[in-house]
Amino acid sequence: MAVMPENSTCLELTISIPGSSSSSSFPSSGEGGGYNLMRELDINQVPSNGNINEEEISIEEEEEESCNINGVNGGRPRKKLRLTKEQSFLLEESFRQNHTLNPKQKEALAMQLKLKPRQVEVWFQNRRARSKLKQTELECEYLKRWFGSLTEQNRRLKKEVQELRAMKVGPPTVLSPHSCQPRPASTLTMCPHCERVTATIIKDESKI
DNA sequence: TCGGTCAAACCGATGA
DNA sequence: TCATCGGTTTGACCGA
Repeated sequence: MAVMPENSTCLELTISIPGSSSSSSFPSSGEGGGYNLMRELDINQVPSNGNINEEEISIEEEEEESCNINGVNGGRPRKKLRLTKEQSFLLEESFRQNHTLNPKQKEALAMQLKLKPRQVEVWFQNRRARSKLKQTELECEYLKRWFGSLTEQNRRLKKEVQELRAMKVGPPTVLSPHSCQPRPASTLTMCPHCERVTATIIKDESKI
């Protein structure tokens, strides 16, 4: 799986890389950078050492359970779990290695994170979506810039064509040494397909 | 307080 | 049938 650097300013045309993503790395869990991390800390962390202790986990698990019981299926509004810094980090690390999980990996990761496999699955799902969105935004940005440069190039070429056409309308004339009649110094021809103008200099009238 | 943002969770469609 | 995806909903949070 190709990985594009987050701050890549590359303007190569090879922008369509299916499955590739800007794998953002921890601690910026996603697009928010430190902002998200701060939020995670605010929400989930006891203001001590920042590590997950057993109490927190058990509370989480309890809430999780109640969440599943009270969720949409239960008729009451679902309660939203906020992942801890640690959990986000491990998920990001795992995502960096692989954007999809097989059932065994999912199970293992869920166990490691003390989450439900379903939650890990959902997280990966959302993470893939965010990756894709970011990639699409990058491509969009690139296409905009490309469009801009093509527009500029088009403008220049049109101007050039205009100038060349003007030259053709009123070409400089020279007198023929034989007939003393005026004749064009050069002959301009335009390709009907690409509108490119080519000039043929007449050197010797006798050869015409 | 309110509007905006982010991300977890859900839902229905789809392909293997 | 199951995994995945795109789209949507919902809740937590932040800043004006």
